[in-house]
Amino acid sequence: LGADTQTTDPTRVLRFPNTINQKNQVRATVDIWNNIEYELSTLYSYCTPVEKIKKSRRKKKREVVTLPPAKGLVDLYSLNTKKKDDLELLVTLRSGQMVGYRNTCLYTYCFTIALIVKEQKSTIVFARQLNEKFNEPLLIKEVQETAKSAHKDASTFFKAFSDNKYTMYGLARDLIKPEKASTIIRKLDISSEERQQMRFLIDDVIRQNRNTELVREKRREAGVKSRTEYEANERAKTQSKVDLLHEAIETNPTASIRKLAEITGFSKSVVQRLKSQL
DNA sequence: GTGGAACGTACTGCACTGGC
DNA sequence: GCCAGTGCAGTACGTTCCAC
Repeated sequence: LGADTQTTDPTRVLRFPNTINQKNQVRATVDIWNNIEYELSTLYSYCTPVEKIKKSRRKKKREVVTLPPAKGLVDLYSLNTKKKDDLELLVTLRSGQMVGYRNTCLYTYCFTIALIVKEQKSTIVFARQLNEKFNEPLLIKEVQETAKSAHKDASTFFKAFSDNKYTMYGLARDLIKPEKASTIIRKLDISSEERQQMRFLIDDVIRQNRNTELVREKRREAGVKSRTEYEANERAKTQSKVDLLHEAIETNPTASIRKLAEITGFSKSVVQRLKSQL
């Protein structure tokens, strides 16, 4: 956003929009904006990792110790952010034509949002924003009720999740949990073309293909040659042996395979095979 | 002794799977 | 998402056996 990327002091990370960074003359811009207002305490509750200021005996130096957040919590935030983006993308891809899926979509969206922003008020704001993207929006009252219900369910889940040390194992069966990608795909009839553009709402085949592509990229980065290149190299090696054998035969036209093996230094079986390629 | 075929093995890249 | 394990396919090689 135009802020100084070298800044590591937490109190100087934020740069206000439209202000100019005197260091590099870059104007701070805004990529995302909404009208939600947050309490400082609320913002602090979103922050992960949690920071704890360690007081030093010396007045001037105060050390900031960063405590790593629970992995389960990080995963939850990460997955919910992707899920939220995918649901918004779905509405965009369908040009707002969500009749028949509006309530399901809105509830899932609100449940997801509630796990990110925590506050009921903010959840309702997000819900209304999504609803406005529908070609045939639901009534405001209906949106508010759905958002409140989803927020309540999400809060109950988060409390249990938190008490369970941020793991899903061992949670009560009747507890309403975040829906799996496959469930949302089924409920909202998300097509394979739509899934191709998603990050979270994807099926096993897409996940597998993306993983395969990722692993392949890593192999290339590690300097591993592609199968085609590898095989071409092997064939080139063989061809040079064939050439060597060809020369040996021209010099010794009557030599047997065993004799040619002695001359070239190849084994008998290698000469045998190379000869068939001449 | 010779040429050739069959078999097992090694190496490599790759795709896929399951556990964490 | 990461990683280890597994199996497959392509290529090459060595050993063994057999017919001539």
